[in-house]
Amino acid sequence: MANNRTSFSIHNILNRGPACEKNSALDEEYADEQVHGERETRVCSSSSLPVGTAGAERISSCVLGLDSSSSDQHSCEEESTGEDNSLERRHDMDQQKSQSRNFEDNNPKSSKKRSRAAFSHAQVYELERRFNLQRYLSGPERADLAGVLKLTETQVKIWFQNRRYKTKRRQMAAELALTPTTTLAKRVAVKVLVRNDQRQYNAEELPSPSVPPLYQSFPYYPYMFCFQPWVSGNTLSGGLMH
DNA sequence: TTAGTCAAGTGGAGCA
DNA sequence: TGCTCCACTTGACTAA
Repeated sequence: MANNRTSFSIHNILNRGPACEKNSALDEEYADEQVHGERETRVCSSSSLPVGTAGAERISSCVLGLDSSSSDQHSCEEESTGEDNSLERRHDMDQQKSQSRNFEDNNPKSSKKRSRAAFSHAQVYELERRFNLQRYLSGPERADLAGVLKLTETQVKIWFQNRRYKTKRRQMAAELALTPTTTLAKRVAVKVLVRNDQRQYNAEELPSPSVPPLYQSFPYYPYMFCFQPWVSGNTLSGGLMH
């Protein structure tokens, strides 16, 4: 499934360095996302991305400017293999949509619809790369990253917030998947039969032995995980540094 | 049409 | 009081 990755390369966006080093941390993260069925075309495949801080400067030198002319981005992206063309077109469309949405963000009068900015592949890549280095950013670090990525500090802050929560949810889901079902506590509604020494039922209301257990009537309870006492918040918080 | 993803919104808590 | 955090929720968007 991880082999399903498209051949989209950040080098098509960047300055197309020859070497394709592997970012294992990001790879793992993206592989995880692919396992969970996320779109592989919206998030750029990181398997061919350069590692290290030099990548950031190269990104900023080419694509990151959402307010820069789109022709600059095209000049970076158009040197691609044939099999990447459709993906590149999609990426172009993403960029154009992103820019139009950002324009709407800056012109709230133009549309009352809530807009959702779609960050570019390069922006996401750099955010992911930074997230793998550190899960929390200080104020100056956030401002610096926002400047490099041509995003607002709030966008960077919210992205890291959402990213931490996403990671935590995945971790919880993974732990839940590893937990044997026999250990799962089952919440069963129980009818009150006696209250204040008063019988609350009629004899004919009592279930017959042939009645199946209640949980069989509710094979799926989506909010059960909310009541797991065995999931420690500390172990899942990803090393909070409050 | 539906389910999944994601940026942004909301609200409560902690901290200086 | 203002900021940032978490833990969701909302609404736009997309792929199947």
